[in-house]
Amino acid sequence: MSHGHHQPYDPYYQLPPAAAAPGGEWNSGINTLFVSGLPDDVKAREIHNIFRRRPGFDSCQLKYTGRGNQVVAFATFFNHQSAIAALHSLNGVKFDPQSGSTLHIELARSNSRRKRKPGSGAYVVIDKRTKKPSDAHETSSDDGESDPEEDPEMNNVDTAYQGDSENAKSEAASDPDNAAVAVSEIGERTAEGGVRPCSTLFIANLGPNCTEDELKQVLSQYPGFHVLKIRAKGGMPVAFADFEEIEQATKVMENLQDTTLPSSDRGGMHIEYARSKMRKP
DNA sequence: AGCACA
Repeated sequence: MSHGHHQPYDPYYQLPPAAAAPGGEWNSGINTLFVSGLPDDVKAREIHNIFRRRPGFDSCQLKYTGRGNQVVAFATFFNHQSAIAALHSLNGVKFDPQSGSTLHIELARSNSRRKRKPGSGAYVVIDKRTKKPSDAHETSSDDGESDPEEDPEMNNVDTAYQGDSENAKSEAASDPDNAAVAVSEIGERTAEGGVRPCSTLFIANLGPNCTEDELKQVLSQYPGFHVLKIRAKGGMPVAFADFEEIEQATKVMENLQDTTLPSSDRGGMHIEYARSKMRKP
C-alpha cells in the first residue's frame, strides 16, 4: 500500500467522513461533484464503481458532451461534507494506469437535481453525441419517463478540460437531454430476473406463432448479434440469443424489453440474461 | 414464470 496523497485508485480505500469546505462556505450548498479527465471510453458503470463506496454517495451520471469524445461525469452526494470528502480522496487519482489519465474533480456549479427513480439504476448516461450512421437505433425514445430538467451542471465543461483543443463551452444549456437509464450492477443488485449479466439472452413470452426468422430479423439489427435458437417447450417457444459482448446483449435487452413482435398474440417479449452462456458452435 | 445446447 502506498501512502502518498495521489495514490492509484483503490476501490476499497475509504476516507473517514471529514473536512470542512476548503476556504469557506460559499459553496457549502453543493453536494454534486464535477468529474473530468476521464478517458473517452469510460463507462457509466466505472464511474459508479468509483463513487459507490464513498460515504453519503447518492447517484452519478456520465455525460457525453457532444464535443469530440469528451466525457464528463457528475456524482451526487446526500450532503456537502460527503461530497467534499470524496472530492479530496479521489481528486488527482490515476484513473487508468495504462493511459495515465488522472481524475480531476471539483465541486459542480450547481447540484444535479436528478432524483434516483425507484427501480432505476444508481447511475445514468446522458449522450449528446451525434449518432453515427452505423447503429442509429440506440436507446433513443424516452419510453414514458420524461424528465424535463436535469442538466444544470454542464457549464463546467470548460473548467477542467485537458486533451483536445478548442473551447469546450457554448453548446451549454439549450436542449432536452436524451437521458437513458442504465440498469446493471454486478455483486449486489443482480439485474433482470436475478440472473447475472450474460452475453446470451433468454427471451420468453413470444407467442406460439413466433418464428426464428422473425426474431432473427429484429435481433440482427443490433451490433454483436451472433446466434439465435428457438425451442418450443410445451407449446410456448422461448429463445436464446447470443451476442459477442455482455454490453451488447444488455443494450438489446434494454431496447427490446416488452416490445411486441407482429406474430405475438400476447404482451411484449420478456427478456432476461440467460442463466448460462450459449455453447460455442 | 417459462433457461437449452454441451
